[in-house]
Amino acid sequence: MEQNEKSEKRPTIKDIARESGYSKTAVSFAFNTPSRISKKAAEVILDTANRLGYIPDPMARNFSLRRHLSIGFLLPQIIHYSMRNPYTLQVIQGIGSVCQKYGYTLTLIPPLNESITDAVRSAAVDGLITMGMQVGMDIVDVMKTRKIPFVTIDGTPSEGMPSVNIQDEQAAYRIMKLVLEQGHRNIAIVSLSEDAFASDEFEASVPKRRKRGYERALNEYGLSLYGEDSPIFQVVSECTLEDGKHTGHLISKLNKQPTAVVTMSDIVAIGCILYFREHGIVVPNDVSVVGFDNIIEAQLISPALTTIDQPAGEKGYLAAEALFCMINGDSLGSTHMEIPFTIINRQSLAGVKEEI
Amino acid sequence: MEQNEKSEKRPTIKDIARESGYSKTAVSFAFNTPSRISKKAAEVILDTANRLGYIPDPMARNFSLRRHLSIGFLLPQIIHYSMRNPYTLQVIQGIGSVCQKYGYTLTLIPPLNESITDAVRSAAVDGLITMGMQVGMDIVDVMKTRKIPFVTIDGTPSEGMPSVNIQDEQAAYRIMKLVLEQGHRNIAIVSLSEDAFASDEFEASVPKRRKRGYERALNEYGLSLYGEDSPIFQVVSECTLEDGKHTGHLISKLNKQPTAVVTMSDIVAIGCILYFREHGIVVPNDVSVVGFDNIIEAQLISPALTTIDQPAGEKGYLAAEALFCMINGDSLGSTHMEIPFTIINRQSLAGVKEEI
DNA sequence: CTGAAAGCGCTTACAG
DNA sequence: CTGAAAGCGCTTACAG
Repeated sequence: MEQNEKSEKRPTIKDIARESGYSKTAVSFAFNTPSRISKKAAEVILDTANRLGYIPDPMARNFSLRRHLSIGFLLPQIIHYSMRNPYTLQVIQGIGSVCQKYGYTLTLIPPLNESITDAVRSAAVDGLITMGMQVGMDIVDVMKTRKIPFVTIDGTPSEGMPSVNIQDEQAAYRIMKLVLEQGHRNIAIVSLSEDAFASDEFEASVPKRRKRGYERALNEYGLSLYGEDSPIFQVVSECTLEDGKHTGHLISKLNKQPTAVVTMSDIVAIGCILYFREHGIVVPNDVSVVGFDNIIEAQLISPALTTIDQPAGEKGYLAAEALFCMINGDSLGSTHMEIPFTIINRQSLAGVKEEI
Repeated sequence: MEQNEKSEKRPTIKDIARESGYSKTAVSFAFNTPSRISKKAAEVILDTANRLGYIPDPMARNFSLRRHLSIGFLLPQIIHYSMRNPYTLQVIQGIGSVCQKYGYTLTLIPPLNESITDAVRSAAVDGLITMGMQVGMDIVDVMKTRKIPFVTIDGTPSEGMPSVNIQDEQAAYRIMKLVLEQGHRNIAIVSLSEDAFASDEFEASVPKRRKRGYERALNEYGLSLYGEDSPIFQVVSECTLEDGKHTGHLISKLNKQPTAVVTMSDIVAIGCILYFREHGIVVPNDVSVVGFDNIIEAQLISPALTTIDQPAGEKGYLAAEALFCMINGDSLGSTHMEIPFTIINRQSLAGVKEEI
């Protein structure tokens, strides 16, 4: 691999053709379908290619072949947070295994580099996996007019938008019911903030579906989510450990202390627990805390977290498999996939203590 | 955005030109440098584009512009492991912040889809960040003949290969010395396995540099790494929690129990500690354990881990900044960056007990 | 088995 | 301000 001749520029297929005495067609065949040329031709061509340090330009190749061998994952948070969010990380693991299986790379598309819509417009990928999408969002429009295959995780199932979900409403209902059964009536609900690209006009986001589940359970116990006299305190937290701690702080300063904190995310729940621990508030004796997701850390923290197990890795896996089906033109078995969740009963939730 | 006409195929610049009555040049300008055409032209063109659902093809654009707006990160382990490796994750965080700053995406390139060399050959990125590279590896050759900018983290600094490192030999020396000062003489050294693309012929890999540091400290105490009578037990572990546990198991079965376990990775050290804890072996009373990296978990586990702090996020950050310099044709300040490390003294290392 | 030529969908000097 | 045309580096019917 001598760097003779034009040492600055990469040699092209044309150079190899000239140098080897064969045509560009032959050179291309040598690299892609050697069976279509003579053994000798292939040998000579590969040899000169080697000698001149020729490697087919991936960009030109992709352009000509109309594919990238990469799928994109639209991060729900900036990279820094995403890489610290065990749930997201698990989703990526699932997606990643499928990518490896198909020999694809995984392009991480961070939100908020200028406009996330622009990023989606110009993403050089064969398909996209997104989180929390809903029909009507700008991004969804862009993906549709680009005619690029995509599937969304934790989005709102709708026509023409394959999705992977658990039954969020039902899961939230079940865990709130569990809390109520333990006698809790003063409850703090910690919602998740909407994704970067969502907005309030979207009625069926995951946080909203979960809140509806909470509400249904509360109503069964004659409690209301809203109103002056509601014993339910509501607050929103970013999905980070830091904001979870901050939320713990906030709750601890409440006039009327809740006996249970119901969160939409383990990472936030753990943040609360850490704050409480640092300030002498004992979980679950002083206050119960429940989470959502069942990340690995949920069983490591003490007290171990009562939570909803949702198989994040499997979500990623299923979404990616579906995406590859679409990319390869195969028909999907089902476009709206639903994975079962499980309630995980551990130690962070206890019965409320009798007053007096 | 009616989907009239050829509803199957995406419209191209040609369609918009025809439909709007302007030239392809004008259409291109409308999207890229609207200042070069009249206001009216821009308006009409953008309008028709919108009406026909036209979005410039990113692939064609990239090909024409000769850039991707994405940099690649060659994962040192398969995605599944990488997403569970706090050190790698921190490196990605650092890289990611820089990507966002420049409006680039981050392409994760997993090893072992067929051949990793092929992946590097065909990666559609503007630059690459790699880990553990050494001159002489196939991958390095490929990157060089592709003339694609790259920088390597934890590799072997050499001419023409920008790198980011800590002083691994010195760090290993220091922590081993600390162990020896505590009176330990029966020591188990847990090395890291070489990266997927490395091989034994490479003499200056990170594991080897660290081992040399250990050796230097041991020699000062009259101990030898090798030989029948050496009190030093050596074993290799994958950089995963599971294999760390397995290594703990292995060590616990040793004929002559070491009083200290010196590992090259916190994740492995923590694996050992977890195994020991589950089997009634008390750290550091029964055996001391030290790590390397100072991942966040190192301070959460009990006993907290004595380890080497190396700023992984900063490694990623510096590597990415250097890469963007190269991509933009700016000259690098220095090609071999070295970041300081720190010894973190916590509770997992204690003095050896007198054996009477 | 081999090669001339069209095509992939953009960008951008260049001339008007 | 506008457009015809060349070019980016490949792939692939198609004809021989």
